[in-house]
Amino acid sequence: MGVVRTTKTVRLVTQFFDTYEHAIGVLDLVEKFKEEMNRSTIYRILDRLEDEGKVHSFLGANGLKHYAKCKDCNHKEHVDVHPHFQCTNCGMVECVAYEIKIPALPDKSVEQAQLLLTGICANCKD
Amino acid sequence: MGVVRTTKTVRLVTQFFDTYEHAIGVLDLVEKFKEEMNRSTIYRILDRLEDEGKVHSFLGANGLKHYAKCKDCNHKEHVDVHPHFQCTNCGMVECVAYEIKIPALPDKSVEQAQLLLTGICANCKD
DNA sequence: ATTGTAATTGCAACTGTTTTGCATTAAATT
DNA sequence: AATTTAATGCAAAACAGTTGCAATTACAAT
Repeated sequence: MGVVRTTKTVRLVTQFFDTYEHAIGVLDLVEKFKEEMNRSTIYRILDRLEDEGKVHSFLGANGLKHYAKCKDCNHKEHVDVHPHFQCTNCGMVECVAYEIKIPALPDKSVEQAQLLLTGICANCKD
Repeated sequence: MGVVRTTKTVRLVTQFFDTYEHAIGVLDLVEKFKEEMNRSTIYRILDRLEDEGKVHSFLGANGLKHYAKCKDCNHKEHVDVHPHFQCTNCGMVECVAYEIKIPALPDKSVEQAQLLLTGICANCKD
């Protein structure tokens, strides 16, 4: 598995993230690409893109994995240090440009942090 | 469904939380009470206790629901405004006594926040 | 261009988690 | 003790994600 191949399906998913500004849940991706590729292919491609640091993932309010393209993430720590926002009305999910400072906890070493904010988005407020 | 009944099973779960200081995942609860009650009963009781504001829930690192008794939560906002910590080594999960300040987001109204910290706990560090 | 190879995919079956419908049981009220 | 209906147990279904394997296909070598 040394070489990595740029298949039609990988290209499709990559192109999607290139032009998609929000985050998207796995199931929505499965639905979106159901004509073009198999469920398991989606899951495998997302795993790969995340490994390669092209996208990052986090859990939405329902516990489902969501993906968004990485802007400033590097390979080493493809950790989410920024919060994500999910609209409880329309379901829209997006990355929030805001760095959280992780509280230092006595006797523990904190390595990651996930901050999920939920509420009503700009669109749904009006 | 106006009346609420204090059944044997509800009592068992309630008593458990009364003396349990950490948070616990649903599956561990199912396992723990598998002799005393059915899977679905656990799920239903947890839902109820959460509705009643006796416990609060949040998602662990694996996306599984975790429960802990509420100390300062009131019914109205049984919202997790405090972070949770999960040890990636032993799996232990606990509430962190630390209030996070939710960043104000332009054009959005943030109603809830879930902050999950992961790392190594005191026990596993030594 | 053709061929060889192994990475990638599709499929179907399976695992694990949560929910649901319904008959039965058992709290609480009379 | 009888009545009412909330709560439970059970088995089946729903749902999300994974896996083994045969078929396909990208890509390097010829």
